[in-house]
Amino acid sequence: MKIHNTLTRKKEEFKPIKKDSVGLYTCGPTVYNYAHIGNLRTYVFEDILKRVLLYNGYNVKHIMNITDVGHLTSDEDEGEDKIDVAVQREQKTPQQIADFYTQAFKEDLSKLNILEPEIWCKATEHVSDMIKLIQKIEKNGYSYIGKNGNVYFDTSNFAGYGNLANLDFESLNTMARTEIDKDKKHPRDFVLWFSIKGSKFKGHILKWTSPWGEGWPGWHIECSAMSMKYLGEHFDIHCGGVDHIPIHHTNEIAQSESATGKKWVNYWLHGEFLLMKEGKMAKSAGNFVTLKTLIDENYDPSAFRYMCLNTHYRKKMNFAFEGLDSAQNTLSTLIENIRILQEKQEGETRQGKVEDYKKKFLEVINDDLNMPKALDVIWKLIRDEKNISNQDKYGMLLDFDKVLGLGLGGIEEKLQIPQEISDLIQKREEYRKKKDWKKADEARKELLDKGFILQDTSTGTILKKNNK
RNA sequence: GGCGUGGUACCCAAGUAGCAAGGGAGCGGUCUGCAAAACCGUUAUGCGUGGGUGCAAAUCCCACCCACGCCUCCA
Repeated sequence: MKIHNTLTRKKEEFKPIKKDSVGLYTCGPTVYNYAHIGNLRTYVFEDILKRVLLYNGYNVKHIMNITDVGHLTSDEDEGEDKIDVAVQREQKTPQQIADFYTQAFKEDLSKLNILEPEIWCKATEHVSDMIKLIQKIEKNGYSYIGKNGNVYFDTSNFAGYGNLANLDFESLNTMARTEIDKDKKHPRDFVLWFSIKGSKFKGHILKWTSPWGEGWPGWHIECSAMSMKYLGEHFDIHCGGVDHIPIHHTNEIAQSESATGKKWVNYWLHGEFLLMKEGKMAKSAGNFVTLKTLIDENYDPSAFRYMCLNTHYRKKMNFAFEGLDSAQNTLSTLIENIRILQEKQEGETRQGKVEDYKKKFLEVINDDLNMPKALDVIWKLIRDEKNISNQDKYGMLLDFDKVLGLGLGGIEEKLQIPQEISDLIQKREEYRKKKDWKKADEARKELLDKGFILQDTSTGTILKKNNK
């Protein structure tokens, strides 16, 4: 399979370090608030990557972190810790905040049919690993301590700093909007360990003792420490959002490789942003949409997933409710087709045709996860009247859904039918037999008022929940 | 100011040189007591604008216009 590597800005053939298994690290959430659908788009992309790897037969060891400390709103030791902000806002302990939003995050993933990582790791439970890593960096001469007591990473000492992002430091920061931390030797240096001693932010609740005094770890160090702990000092794939390329991932590489003295990650994959009409999604712009917002508007979370699949992960995706309506309609049609295929197992399959579709599907998903094309393949398959039996179509669609993750298997049993509703359906059937269309239609109308849609199809009468 | 991405039908969106995917919406039809669903047909001589290269351009080159992102924390 081919994937686009940010390191080289090219599509490359994927070659794992070990023959059949893949180490995958994906940057997880900072758990101080709900995830918005822009965040979730990235997790959907990473899920697709993981599913494609699995579909290709690899064992995937997937690690995702939970950032529950040390993530300041600015890197310059003048911002606020996001967890602390939530603590003030909600009058809870840091632990309660982190637990609550971690739970909410996991529920979102589950609703979007995103596979859970093999290992979840919390920053607060790995501070000692981070300290050990900082000590290695220190020993190798890549750090210094500022007057404020913070431990900084010395970027000028690390050859190739910024290669991931193609950064040009001569022209960088000419329009920097933040004040430069005076304790840094160079503006692009970053904090490995925040010391409480010289910090303007003495109120920080979470703190640990360290060789550099009391304090807390910088944000970037957690991903380096935890990924290496679980995947080794050299592993296959690291993912995140594009925004992480110039700062977070650039710094992670510098820290990790200066600690171990060797190459850290082979492939970097980055998911593009979801944009609203007003631009990037941000609370300050008042366009913060969560999965719950969508569910409250009666959208199926899978419709959002379908929408994500319909745009390639390296393209900016425009989110609008009209687009989500479109995805929701598409998904209904898709599910209806699956239902019909399941009930009408007929038709004949011409030799080799199943293999053709499977080959085509594999080819497009292995071409840098081209899911829009994969959807093209499944629609062509559904509408192929001549070559494939319903049974084979059904089987293939469920197989392809291992990658798409739209939950196409097991779609029926969801609906719970109250007694009153089934009585009404029964009554309508009797009217229909007597050809009393007026009363039958009244019954159908009554069902609609109670939130159920009744449809007479060629395979019998079916009941659906009315979502709109 | 620097760097980068993109502009394809009414909407979303593939396609990076060889006849413009797919989905939604609309319109026409088939089926059905009706409705709905489903299915079939249909909707870009055209790919932001203007030049250029080439047998051939949405695709490569140049210029311009527009939108967005990054250079602050960020998916």
